[in-house]
Amino acid sequence: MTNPMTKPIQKRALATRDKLLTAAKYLISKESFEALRVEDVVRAAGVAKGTFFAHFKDKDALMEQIIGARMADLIAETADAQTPKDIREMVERLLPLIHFMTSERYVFDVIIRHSGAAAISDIGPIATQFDEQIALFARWAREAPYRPDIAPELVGEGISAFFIQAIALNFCALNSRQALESRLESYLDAWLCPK
Amino acid sequence: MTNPMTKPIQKRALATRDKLLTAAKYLISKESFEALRVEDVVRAAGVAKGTFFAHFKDKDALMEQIIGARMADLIAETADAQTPKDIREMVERLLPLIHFMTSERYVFDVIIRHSGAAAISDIGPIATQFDEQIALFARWAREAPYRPDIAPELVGEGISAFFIQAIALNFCALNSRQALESRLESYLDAWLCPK
DNA sequence: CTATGAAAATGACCGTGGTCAATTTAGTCT
DNA sequence: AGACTAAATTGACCACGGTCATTTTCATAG
Repeated sequence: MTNPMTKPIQKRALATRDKLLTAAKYLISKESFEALRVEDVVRAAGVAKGTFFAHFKDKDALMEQIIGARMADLIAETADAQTPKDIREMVERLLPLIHFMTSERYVFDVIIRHSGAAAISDIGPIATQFDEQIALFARWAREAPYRPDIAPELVGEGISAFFIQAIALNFCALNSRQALESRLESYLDAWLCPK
Repeated sequence: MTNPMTKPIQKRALATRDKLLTAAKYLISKESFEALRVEDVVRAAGVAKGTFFAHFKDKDALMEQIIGARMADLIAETADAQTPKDIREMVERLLPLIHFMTSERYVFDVIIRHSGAAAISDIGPIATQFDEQIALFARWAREAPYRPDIAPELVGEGISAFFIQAIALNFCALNSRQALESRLESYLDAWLCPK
């Protein structure tokens, strides 16, 4: 063995895991997150059902990987863009992320369920992305600067809280996308620019 | 028929519904919300499985009724008490509600999932309780008064958002109850008393 | 009282997530 | 190469939420 400290994982296993992820992503793109069935995934991947659960604790864990990865992309893009110069622009920056998080009720539920890490030893990709998100918001707050009276980290947590709240209320049928944006804008205005 | 506008619901049906609710509450008190099984409920209630689903759209709908009712009690108690005179006292008032909402991960998930009404025509008990909660917070804000620069309703929505955020982060293993309270306190301080 | 139609209740059945003892395969030692 | 061990895979099986055609019960009319 080249490295005695490495726990032995055969490349066959990595390939299988990859087949499962690829099959799942394909099926999701064809249908939706909500409609994904484990049996369909294993059939498309050409493996037995038990194999799925040898690679993912449960269906939710697969979802967390895929949704977390997509959030990571969106947040990275958002972070690459210039720091928003006002609140309207800040909301604009968040639109891609909002679009994904509201694309399906199911997606939002999975995200919320994993937003607080389940256990310290087991911080999943979605919880990680929330940390990233808060850090990004904190950076925005530091550069503007909004709310110099409190720590940028705290400002970031507040933005995150209002971000979630705005999206959650959006799933009420009478609230449209437009309502979401303007609501988020007034939340952030009240949070970031108290008179 | 005494009242031609009343859709006929036999009292037998109301009794059955009551048996189901009573059985469910009993089983929950013996075990937990998470451990509740529909089959156990119908066995305890002495009815067939199909009957359950004639009375509740799905298991979630039953949970919403029971959890919503308990929230209503807690919020009513909270509303009866005097308006908190500072933020520390405000957090103190919220402790019973926090205690229930953090009693089980499953309970919090159900609450979040129903906090934004699913459809305007179908506002469930939990969504109703959130409205009540926000209205109560708005009353507190109006009486103090906190944040005279913005509408009390908006202040209430903010308190609600931070309330949720504090609880969600609490499910991270390294954050204890004490951490929850002090975190909520600093959130509310930053929200209600900007310098 | 009996007939009738609608409300309520029934339970066999199904879909889907998840388990696990048994089997196959990959890497290693002699 | 053959033997040996542990990782990886398999698929029959189970648990549990949810469905629906059929049956039972109730209320009312004649």
